[in-house]
Amino acid sequence: MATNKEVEVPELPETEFLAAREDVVKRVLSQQPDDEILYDLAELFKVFGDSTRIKILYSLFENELCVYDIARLLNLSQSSVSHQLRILKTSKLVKFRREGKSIFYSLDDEHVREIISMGMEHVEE
Amino acid sequence: MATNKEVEVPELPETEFLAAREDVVKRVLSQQPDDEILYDLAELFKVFGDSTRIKILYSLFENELCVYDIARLLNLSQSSVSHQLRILKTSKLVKFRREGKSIFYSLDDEHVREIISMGMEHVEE
DNA sequence: TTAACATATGTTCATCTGTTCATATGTATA
DNA sequence: TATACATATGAACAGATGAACATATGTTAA
Repeated sequence: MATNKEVEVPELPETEFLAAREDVVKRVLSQQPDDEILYDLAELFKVFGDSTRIKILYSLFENELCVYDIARLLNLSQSSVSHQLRILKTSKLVKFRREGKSIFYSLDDEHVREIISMGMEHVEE
Repeated sequence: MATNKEVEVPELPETEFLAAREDVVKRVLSQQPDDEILYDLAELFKVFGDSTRIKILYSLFENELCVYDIARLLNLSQSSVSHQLRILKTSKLVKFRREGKSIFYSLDDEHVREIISMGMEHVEE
């Protein structure tokens, strides 16, 4: 779906650069994914960039939970949890199933665990 | 450095939960890293959560570049690039070396590439 | 159908964030 | 040392964001 632009690389005159040689300029420009993709990527990380959402994702690391229990476990308001779950849902980071009055959320994707784990490694130094 | 809290898990009465069984509650609480770690983790992802910074990081994926050339390549102002590089520097995502009047930035860490690549996989579906 | 419960949504508000513009700092060269 | 150049920093402002509160929606059971 996402395609890097491999064909039409804008030809900036090399002389305008300070140090970068022509091959480097070309490489960077051709490797750079489309702006739209980069925007989406930033949007994705933005979702991970809130400690409430991180806590929610972590609580779902190895089990599904309903909204009420997430709120209870993490000492958050129901409203706040629900709002954040909506964002996580929109980003396809969590999925859900209904069971009676409750709705159980779980991680949608193995990527979620991988991304968080990778971040953890960096944070833990 | 970062340690999960394995010892003192607050004992919430199970009856207050809706659906989660006691073992699940205990597991979640014992797995959840310290708040401080989770906060740092969110802070890290927040840094990735801006398309300007993502673009800058991508431009440094396979080569070092000086500030002026980054700005030129990405069509950004020098000031903006410099401000963002400072944030990336603070988060230990980029390192730099001086060469005459120019300062060359590069990715600090293999984690950076891995985190971005992982995010890309999710975005690309 | 009504009441109670679980979750979702809309709105408001204080706070945070990124950009721009102006200026400062640091470096090399004439 | 004076000047130009490369980068960094400070201040101000507009736009984004998360929390809280009130309320709506959807589900079950009486």
